[in-house]
Amino acid sequence: MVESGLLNFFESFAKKESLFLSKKALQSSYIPETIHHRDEQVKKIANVLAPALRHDKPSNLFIYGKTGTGKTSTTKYVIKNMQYAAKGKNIPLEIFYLNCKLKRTADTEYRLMAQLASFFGKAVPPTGLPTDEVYKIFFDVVDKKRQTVILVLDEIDQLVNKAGDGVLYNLTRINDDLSNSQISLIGISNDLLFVDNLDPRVKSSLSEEEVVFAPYNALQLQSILKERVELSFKKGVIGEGVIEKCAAYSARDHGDARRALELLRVSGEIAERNGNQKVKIEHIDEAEDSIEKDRVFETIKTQPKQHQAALYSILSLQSKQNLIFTGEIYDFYKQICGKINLRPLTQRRISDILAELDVFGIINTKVISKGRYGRTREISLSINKSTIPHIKKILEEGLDL
DNA sequence: AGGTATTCACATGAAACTATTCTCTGAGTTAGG
DNA sequence: TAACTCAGAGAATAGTTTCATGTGAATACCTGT
Repeated sequence: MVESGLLNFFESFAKKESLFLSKKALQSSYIPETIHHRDEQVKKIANVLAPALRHDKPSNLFIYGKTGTGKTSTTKYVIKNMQYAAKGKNIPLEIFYLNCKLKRTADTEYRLMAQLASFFGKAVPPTGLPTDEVYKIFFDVVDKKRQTVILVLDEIDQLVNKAGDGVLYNLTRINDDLSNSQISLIGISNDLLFVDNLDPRVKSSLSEEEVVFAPYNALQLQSILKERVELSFKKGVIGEGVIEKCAAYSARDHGDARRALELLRVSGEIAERNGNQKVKIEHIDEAEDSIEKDRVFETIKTQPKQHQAALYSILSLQSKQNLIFTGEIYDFYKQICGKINLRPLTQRRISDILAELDVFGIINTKVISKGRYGRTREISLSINKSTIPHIKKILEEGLDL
């Protein structure tokens, strides 16, 4: 017995023409053939790194700029070309790109060194060894032959604020001990103030050279979008003013190209799902809404139970009063824990959890003083009111309330 | 009235602890010669 | 005697707890007018 409604759906779905050619060029990992509006930066990075092709040590380089300004793409682009050039001339050059933010990859000193060692073919167990042992393994394998190594550490601020700047200090000094090889560092960060909190020695050696990526303006975003549209959408699918609006949206908050592309992709998907032949401006609004919602639902779903319980407390209290304080949440939270048989954490910890939820953009917290009545966090929800029931349901499922 | 001191209810920091996952080492055991 | 097994020591890490210290302004308390 086949459900005819569903069958119809699948049939018409298959018949429906896709608006996309390929979504590859809309993904943030895509590296275009030519990088637009970043000539200056490309030139500068290339200039700094070029000595490697003559077996001289390139200066360390520090790159910063907000998210979605093309730091990573541009860097990868230069690297790719360099590797190609080096290969052609048989120059011993190794370039590694590492994203320090990826959990369980390179976010601690141990894991960073382990990753590096494994790049050189020495697998290191994920735990169990002393850190200096791993360091030594890396050192030995690098120094085995004469070569220039360039290390690109993306989101280097994440590494430092988890593991401290000792790692960088060691890495910048490693050249003194290496006899055959030489290592240069490229640090990429989207936190402009990040270098200021660094050990001065690390700071000066890491930022021998600097490159800054300014946000794209609306016009630049438009031209980037146009190029990607050619590659990813079928001809004539994009309606009047769509690109302009996407660009304007993203230029408004710090010129984030990644967001602009995502917006465009989701708009396309929505149009396609609705059976439209063209992507229209209305779809963009819908897309923005849906991206935001998905983000929130996703983060909430993946939170640990304790966080969910805390958030549930906030939602419950929020229906009664607009502003909530830490103490109230903690009391409510303890009740919930009793109900669902969860070991309650200390208030100290809940305080941190609230701060974390704030960072996720699920709640807004502000530390205020109520004078005689103490100091506390003033908490309000930063999510759309209409989604609250849905979120509550998600939480109730997660906590089996 | 104006100025100072208190006080509250947490925030914020640092260190220590716990549980888990994993390696390495060396003692004890087993099996084959 | 070589190979194997297995428990125990030692690491890294995430998530907490414990302990200690910090803090901003509404109130309480003075003080001199």
